[in-house]
Amino acid sequence: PYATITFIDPDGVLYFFPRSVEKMPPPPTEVLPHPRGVDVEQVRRIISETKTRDMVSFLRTHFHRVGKKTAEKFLDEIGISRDKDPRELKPDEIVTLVRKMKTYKEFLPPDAKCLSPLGEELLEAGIRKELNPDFVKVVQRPPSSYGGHPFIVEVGIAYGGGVPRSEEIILYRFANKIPLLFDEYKDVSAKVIRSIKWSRYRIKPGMPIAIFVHLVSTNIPFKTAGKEFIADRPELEVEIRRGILECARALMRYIQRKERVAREKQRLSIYEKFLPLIVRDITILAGEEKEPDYTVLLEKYKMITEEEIAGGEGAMEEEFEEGEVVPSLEELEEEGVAVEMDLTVEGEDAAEEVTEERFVEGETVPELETHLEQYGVPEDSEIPLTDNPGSALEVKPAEASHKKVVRKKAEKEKVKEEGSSSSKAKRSSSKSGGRAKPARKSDKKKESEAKE
DNA sequence: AAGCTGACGCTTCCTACAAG
DNA sequence: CTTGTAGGAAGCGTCAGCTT
Repeated sequence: PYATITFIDPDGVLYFFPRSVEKMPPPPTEVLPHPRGVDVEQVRRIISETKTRDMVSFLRTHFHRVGKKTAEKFLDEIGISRDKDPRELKPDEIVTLVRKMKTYKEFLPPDAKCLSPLGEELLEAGIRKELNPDFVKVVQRPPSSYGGHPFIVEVGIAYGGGVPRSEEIILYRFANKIPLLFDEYKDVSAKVIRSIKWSRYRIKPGMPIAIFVHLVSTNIPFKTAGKEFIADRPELEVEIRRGILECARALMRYIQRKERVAREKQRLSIYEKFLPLIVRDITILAGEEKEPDYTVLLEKYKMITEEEIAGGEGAMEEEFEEGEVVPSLEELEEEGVAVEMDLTVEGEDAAEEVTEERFVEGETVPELETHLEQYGVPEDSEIPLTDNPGSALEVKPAEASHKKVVRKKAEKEKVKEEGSSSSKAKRSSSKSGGRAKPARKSDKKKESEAKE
């Protein structure tokens, strides 16, 4: 996004990509090599050039994140004298030194300031410019490292708008700001995406979703000389996974909000249709002569709904919470009109409760239908009566409660599966057999140990 | 003159804890 | 079970002054 690119192809067609931001990503700074990331040849070269005369200062001055303490500890462990002149190391000693450097656990991880990530702002600008989606969430993971090479993973997710629809989630990969074009399905990112249980994030196949994965590192572990796909190093995999899941959580909130807005709209149209009729009936039943003025209420509700819609389309970050939206209904109830109207049911659980009750009594449904007929609504009309028409009207009375139980069970199992699969991913080689039980046991063990 | 040492500031790690 | 956060501790990087 920070570069202007002009390109004329062999047919003379001009491609012009103007820059969309003025801010440049921070330039990388030069750093020493990390002890875990050097090879024998490199160490030999450093020794030939070094001016240090003992091993401790040799390690300190030529390697990244090695200080006095670490150097001394390391030398003691591998059995090389602290005072040894590095120039006197024999070839086989250099080889063992390098080997131990790679395996020694207590080197601090490399600093990531030598990397130049795009940054969340620029990545988002780039995505918006190219796809113009409805929703973008960008995450920059904190720096991490593998084998002495620092890396930063940046992930973006785009939804709707100009994102093309496809059965598969569209994946864009970048390595040190260079797009990778081929062998997409062999890449770690593709592997991670396949392993994620998207249904848990309310994402179904066919939704217009694009995922951007940008890996920034001093050494990108390409699997082949073609430099087209990134090898699945576990450290990378974990970071990419976390990034994508973080984006997915944000996208889920966005989708939930959109669904809720749609529900509110639908609900409003129902109010507009039936409120006058209900008020008329209630007036007659109460023996009053004058109908109360319900238009004020309706306007109020309309306003709240519109606010909701505006908020949903515009700046929709995580600044909204469950329940924040619904007080409108409580207000309605307080004013004594909306009370006990089935249409005011909130959320899925509540919808089920009410539905169940209704069916237990066994009479409400036909009654409702006669009501509709009375007001000139045909029996097979498609007007949805609750925000969840499937569960409310199509379920037969006898099955209503049963269905509820089944659903909850299914949900539980979903959660279980998700949990076990993620732990599998982390340990990579755990048994698939024993599920929650062993874990619980060890918890209890821990508890008892703590008590002791 | 070159390399070593020590002080200070800053970053990172570790641990406990809370929330989802 | 995972992730994020806060507070304290440890260790690195840098620079100036000292030693060989």
